[in-house]
Amino acid sequence: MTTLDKSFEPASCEARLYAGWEASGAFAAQPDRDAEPYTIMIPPPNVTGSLHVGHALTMTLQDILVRFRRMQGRDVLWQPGTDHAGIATQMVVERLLDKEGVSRKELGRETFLSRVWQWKAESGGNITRQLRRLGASPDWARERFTMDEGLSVAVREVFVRLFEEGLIYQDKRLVNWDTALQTAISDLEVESRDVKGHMWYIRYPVEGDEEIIVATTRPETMLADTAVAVHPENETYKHLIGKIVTLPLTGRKIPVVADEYADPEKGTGAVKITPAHDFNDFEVGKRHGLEMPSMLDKQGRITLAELGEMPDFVRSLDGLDRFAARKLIVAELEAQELLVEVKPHPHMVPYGDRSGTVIEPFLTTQWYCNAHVLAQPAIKAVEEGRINFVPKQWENTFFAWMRDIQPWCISRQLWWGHRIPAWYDEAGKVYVARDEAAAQAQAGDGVALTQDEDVLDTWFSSALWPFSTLGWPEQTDELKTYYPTDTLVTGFDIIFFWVARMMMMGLHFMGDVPFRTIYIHGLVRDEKGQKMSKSKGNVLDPLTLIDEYGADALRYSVAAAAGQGRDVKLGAKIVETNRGFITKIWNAARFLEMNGVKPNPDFKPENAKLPLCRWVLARANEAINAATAGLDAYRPNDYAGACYRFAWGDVCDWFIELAKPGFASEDAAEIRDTAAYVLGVLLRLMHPLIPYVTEALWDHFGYGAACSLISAPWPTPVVVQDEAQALEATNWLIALISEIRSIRSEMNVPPSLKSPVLLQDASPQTLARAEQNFEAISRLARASEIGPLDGPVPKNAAQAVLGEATIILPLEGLIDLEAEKKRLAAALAKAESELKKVQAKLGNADFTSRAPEAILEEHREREQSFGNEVTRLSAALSRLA
RNA sequence: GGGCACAUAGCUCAGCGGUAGAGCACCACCUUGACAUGGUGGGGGUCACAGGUUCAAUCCCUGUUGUGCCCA
Repeated sequence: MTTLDKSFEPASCEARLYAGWEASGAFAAQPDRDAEPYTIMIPPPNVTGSLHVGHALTMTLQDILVRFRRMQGRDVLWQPGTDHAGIATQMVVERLLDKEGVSRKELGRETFLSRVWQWKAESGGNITRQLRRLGASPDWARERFTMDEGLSVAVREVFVRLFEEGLIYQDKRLVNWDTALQTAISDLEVESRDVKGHMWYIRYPVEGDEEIIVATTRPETMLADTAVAVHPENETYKHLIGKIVTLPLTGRKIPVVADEYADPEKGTGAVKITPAHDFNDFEVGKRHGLEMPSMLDKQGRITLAELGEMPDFVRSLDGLDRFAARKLIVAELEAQELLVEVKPHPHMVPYGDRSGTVIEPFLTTQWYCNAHVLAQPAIKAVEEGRINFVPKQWENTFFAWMRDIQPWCISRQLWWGHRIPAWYDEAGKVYVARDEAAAQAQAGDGVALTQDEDVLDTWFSSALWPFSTLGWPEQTDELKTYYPTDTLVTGFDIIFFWVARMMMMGLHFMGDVPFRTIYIHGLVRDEKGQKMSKSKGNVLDPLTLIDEYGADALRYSVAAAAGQGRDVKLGAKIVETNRGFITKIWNAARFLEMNGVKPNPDFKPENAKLPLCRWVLARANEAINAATAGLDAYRPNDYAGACYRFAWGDVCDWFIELAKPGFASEDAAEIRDTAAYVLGVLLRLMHPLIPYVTEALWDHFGYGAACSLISAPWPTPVVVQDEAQALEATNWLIALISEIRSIRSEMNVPPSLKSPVLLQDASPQTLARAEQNFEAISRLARASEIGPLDGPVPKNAAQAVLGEATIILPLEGLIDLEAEKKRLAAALAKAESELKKVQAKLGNADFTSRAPEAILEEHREREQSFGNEVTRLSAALSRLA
């Protein structure tokens, strides 16, 4: 065994260890093995994406879970893959084409798609390559892409079946139309932004020489107004209901209708109705049987096609952009003295989350999925606890959305994606089938068919991910073994986009939930808690952090900060600090190695005799329990904390320090064996969290074959002889050393000066412990000797109380008498105040009669121990007077 | 406007009926045989505010204020 380097160099070993794990087959699921499966489906990242800190968080948490379960002996499938991101990918490739000076349309559909596949082959693997840098351990051999042939079969199968069941249908209604991308998008892809807009008040003349003033934020849509609505109870306008308005600019005759949608409190209480350009107006239009002409085309330009005969002014607007048209229309209204006033009016305007342009409500025929029907079993599954959200409060968000779910518009006017398996004959009749031949069979020989031009929403295929990746609609062994999956790990931002839809599709087609637990984690923010964004310039690149500090430091940082329901604040400083922990472990191992520690397969922890060894084994038991409980409860911060406290607090600060003299004593063998055993526990315990450094040390010490820690068994608590007594003995020793250090530090006694430690009124057991541990006490508490106080208390000694005994440090001449008096007085005051509090409670009859016996007992003990402390501190203080 | 979180040491957070904690930062001391990427010690909190329940409230309940997120 070569000695360990002075420090851990992540860059020099991460790639090697990762390759070793992969080559060992540790990542691979083994459906043939007779082991309980544990499955996580990776939320497929966007194929155009590159690894950002959000991925680093979610993938680290998933990797921790799968490595943990793998070590517990489960047959782990962590299913990797990417989704085809219809809009995003098409945009990326179109931008490339732009540079070549060709457009998608010039290229044609087939050629364009081949260019997308070419792009995917060259650049689509970015994010999965980057995931490896993080140490993620999915089953790469099973990697899937939502546009793979198998997954595409699943998409067509689902579409056809839902169509046959009437759960997919075509409908003409308003959609959110992106005029830049020229496609429909779903409600979820629209973000409302606060905009400082205006409210225009426009005079509409009513028959009989009256007028009605309407208020609108979108004056240009008046070209397609087909009514004016007022509230039926609105006294101001009641008499106008049923009268005819001459719509300005167009001359169209439109009715005044009574509808409760017209809020008397808003604007003037009269509202223009444009059914083809507003979701609320559309409903009003349906209620009153109004015509629904459009006045905008797919690009958001004025079109006269559906408006009929129009005067010259309106004709002059043909083809003009909607915002330019607005200006001209307002100017014209003003010129005609029809504009009453303009008021600033902050309101919400819908924007496309991909294109960033204003979304138009647009009347078109699209394919819809009846989400309402599919949602019911999903709601029930959560209500009945067959699916659990962690943290639980996300259920509320889920229920609120699911109970009011709208029809899901699933068609997109794009080329990149799953083309809708629907064909039309010349009369426009639709045939939905698994392939063209089947459609032809339905239509009959010789009927000319053309396939629907549109593709499906990317989330439609993502919704099938938990079973399409396992081979569905084939009834594969994988499907039987791994469905339902165990845990879904994701951020709350895609509960509706993806999580809910997987539940709907999984329950409908598999008859069972797609996963049992949904672990929702927070968002990664910068050190100040600000959302990361390119415009703010506060984006952290996880790959840079890995290069600089190592993957382990990054993983530890995000996991330790991932409290339940909490956002993760991350900065380079934090990762740098946490790298110190990785280094600490490395150095502790290095020290043990220098002292001849190596794994001894014959060592039986239950035979350990030394109190220190039994103590550290007992602490290891506690750490194992705490770490395992943290992981079981999806509390990565608790898990990381348990590892940190055990590694740094117990092993480094105390076990190694107290063991130092032992390496040269007759107890050396047991100490070395215990140290090796405990290091082995520590490495296994921390492996899911910080896989690289632990594997490097595991291999170096020879706990197993190279790259075998990933497959090593998860540690379990061991039997420790007389565990309680072992804990007590070493805890006393630690307390003694801490007390002495505290006195010396506060009295400014230089460490170079050793002092005797005298114990007044110490029990024989205490004295024995003190003598047995003299070397350690000498090293750690700078004691020149330790023993019972023999004779009177030396003058002007420093003193402290520990249990039944008083610790006396004869430091005459070295201590500042006043400072020591002050210190003792403070300690006494503290003890007295605690004693008073306890006594007050015990003196309260209500307390003693109602509090449980265990609490009473605890209080009595505290009364005694504080009482003892008060007595001893008073005595100590009086000796200084 | 509706809903959900959150408010504990300078900062980040844990605790959640019975003795208020950690890490970082800060101050002081220490190059003691792995680690200065270190060690030791220390200061620092009426647990947002006001009521209520209870023998007992940071913890449970109600309200107020402030912050964040989601939906309209």
